[in-house]
Amino acid sequence: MAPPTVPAPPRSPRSDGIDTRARLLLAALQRFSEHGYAQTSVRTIAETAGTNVAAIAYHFGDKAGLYTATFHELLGSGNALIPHFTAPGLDLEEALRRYFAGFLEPLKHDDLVRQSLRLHMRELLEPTHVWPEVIERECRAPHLALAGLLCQHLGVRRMDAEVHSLAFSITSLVMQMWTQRDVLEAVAPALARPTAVDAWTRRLTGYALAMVHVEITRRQAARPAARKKTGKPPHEA
Amino acid sequence: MAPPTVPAPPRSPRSDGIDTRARLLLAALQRFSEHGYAQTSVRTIAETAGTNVAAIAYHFGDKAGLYTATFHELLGSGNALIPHFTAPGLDLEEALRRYFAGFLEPLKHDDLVRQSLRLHMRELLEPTHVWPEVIERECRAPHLALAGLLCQHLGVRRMDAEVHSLAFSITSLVMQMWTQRDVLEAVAPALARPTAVDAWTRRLTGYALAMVHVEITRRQAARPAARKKTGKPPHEA
DNA sequence: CATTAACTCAAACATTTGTTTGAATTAAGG
DNA sequence: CCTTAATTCAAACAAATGTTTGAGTTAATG
Repeated sequence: MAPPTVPAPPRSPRSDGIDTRARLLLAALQRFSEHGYAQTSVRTIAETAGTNVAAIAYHFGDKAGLYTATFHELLGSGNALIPHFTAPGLDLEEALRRYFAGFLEPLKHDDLVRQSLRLHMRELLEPTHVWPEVIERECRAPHLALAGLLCQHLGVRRMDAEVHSLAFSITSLVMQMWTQRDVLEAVAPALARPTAVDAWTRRLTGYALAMVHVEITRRQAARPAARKKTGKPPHEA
Repeated sequence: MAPPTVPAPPRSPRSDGIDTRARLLLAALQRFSEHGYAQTSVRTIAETAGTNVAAIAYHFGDKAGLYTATFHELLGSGNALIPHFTAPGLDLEEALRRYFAGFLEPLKHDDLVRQSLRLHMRELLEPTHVWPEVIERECRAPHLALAGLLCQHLGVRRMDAEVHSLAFSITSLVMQMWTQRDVLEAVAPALARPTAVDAWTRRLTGYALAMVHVEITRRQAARPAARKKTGKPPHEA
């Protein structure tokens, strides 16, 4: 007995330990992402991992510990994508394309990555104890990065309500693909398949670009002084 | 004892019965909308309603019965809004404005209506046994109505993938306001207040209008024959 | 007033849940 | 080989949950 304070000691006196631990993490990710935290029992996880509940207590302390471990050891952080679409020298269209491509790409793979992001989304809708950290790293940071990018291309310094609204609305185009997948399946099944991801990226980039130009036009109309930006009409890719 | 098959007999031999029933429905709506179906216990509901668990069994049979009753007796159907934005003679901008105004208006009221729609949204993300009906009445029907409207203004007969994508993306602008409210609260609190709803309606209408024009332009480019539609540039309200 | 049915309640029941326990098993170190 | 620590397991425990029970209360009806 005696669950150790540090679950991974330096030496490896036995080889089956890490196997069980890894299998538990994978099983937890699968179950949690599919049914949520509260509706997933530790017995089910242990059964899926081919072990029993005591192993969870041994390796992770309790259910909450297993959940946080799943989040921190298995899931790629969403703000890792930030430098990819905020790279300097990108024009607006290319930046937006990278934005959507980065966030939609996991939809192609029907595996661990997909479950990971699904768990992230779930956290936003059914908050648990890791919610504050998720909000900061997966929501606030990407949102501010996108808003900053928009500010840059809009030629404004302060992030006002309009910029926030625009960034939030662009983000919603990504969110829908993750949260409303079942609805999409019921409404237009062909568009819910992994093969449709690239087409979605193209379309959403066009939509987002048009939304930004709405804001550009609005700002030009509101401040009829000099100030000329790109001004080209919203074209599709 | 003896829970009646029909919970509301024609005559009313006692006056406190319907009170308890109504109070249970309201308490259930509040609890279910806030914490979800699985994470709400019947004891909590009964306590909130000022009665005890047996009253739930008596009036609704079981927890599932209470949930379905909450859905069917308390919640206004989402497809009741359809005729409002599909009224004949509306131009595209006015139709979209009505669409967003209709779906965002409940956000102003911090009461029963708000909880109702929150429960609807929750059903999409954490499905229960009423999911199929919700999908049909609250998702498929409004989506097809919107897609039909778009077809009409795009001048196309068949609902192809592009039209579905467009309708789905416009819907996502509404969805975000319901599902991502906590995120918005953390990122731009001022935009999460009920007083910001009208501004949101204005902005989202502009965004959606621009997205539609992206599709109009794309179709014109794809079919360079005759075909001229509205063609005006996307302006903000 | 007596009867009846509607309605409410506290308590008990059965199941599921997260957690703990103590013995059994395995592999490394001396 | 023996000791020791790491690891796994079946079983038990305690709390919470949905449901049922049977008695008690209230109001309409004859």
